[in-house]
Amino acid sequence: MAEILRKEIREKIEKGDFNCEKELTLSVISGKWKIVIIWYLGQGHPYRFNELQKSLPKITHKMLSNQLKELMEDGIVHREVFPEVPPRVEYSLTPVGKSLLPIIVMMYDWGKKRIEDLKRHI
Amino acid sequence: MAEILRKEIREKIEKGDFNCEKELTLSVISGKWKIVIIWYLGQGHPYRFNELQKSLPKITHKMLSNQLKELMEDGIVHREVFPEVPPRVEYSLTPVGKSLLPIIVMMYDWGKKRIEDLKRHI
DNA sequence: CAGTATCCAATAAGATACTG
DNA sequence: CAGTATCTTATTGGATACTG
Repeated sequence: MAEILRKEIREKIEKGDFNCEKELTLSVISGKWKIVIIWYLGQGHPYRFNELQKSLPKITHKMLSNQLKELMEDGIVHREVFPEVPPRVEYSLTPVGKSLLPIIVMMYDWGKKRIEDLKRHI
Repeated sequence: MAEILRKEIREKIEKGDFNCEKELTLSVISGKWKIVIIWYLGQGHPYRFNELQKSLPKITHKMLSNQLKELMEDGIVHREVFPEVPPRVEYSLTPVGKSLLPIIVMMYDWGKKRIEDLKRHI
């Protein structure tokens, strides 16, 4: 679903047909791995590609690549290449990406409370 | 993606394997229409099925049905049937659903600012 | 009115192999 | 190391018809 949403929202915005504020936000963070990636990158230090993949044991190479690409397109993630051998590439949050962190923190808190509630009622 | 996420998270929680707080939240609100549905239901009065469908002109019958069902399974939406003819069914937010509203408001605000930024840079 | 069921097209995700 | 490309399967979404 994530990709479709992103396309639709982009088209709406390009057409000047707004009225999709929350959907824009959702389209940016939705995608199985994006909030986790943003969460990691929000820890304060940049990550390399392989480092991220180790942190997300179940993500495939391709998915990590795709999700990062989309996050870059959406202005959330910054990619910096260092001219070394072997090549070093570091990912970090842009200021726009950082401005998403409060929302993710709220999502974390809500989820935590919800899990506690669910445990209590089992 | 939405459905897969929901399944995975449910399994994790059932297994006692948490560590997916934000993903739980995402799994609940993700889905092309869910935040919009929650937004409408958060306006203060309940909605009937057809009323909702009119408010969401592009949603199909089936999708509205599915999304509402999932939201009920996740404890977000309450469904009340009135024994009348023709049948009347009203949807509203549960307290858990209402507790999501601040997150959606933040998403709205973030999206609004982001759209303004994008317009400025075109 | 308020849905469900079915069938089909579009998308997304995984595995694997390949490149600068 | 840091990716992209391709091929295949699984999942989703839309159209349409049907039910209590």
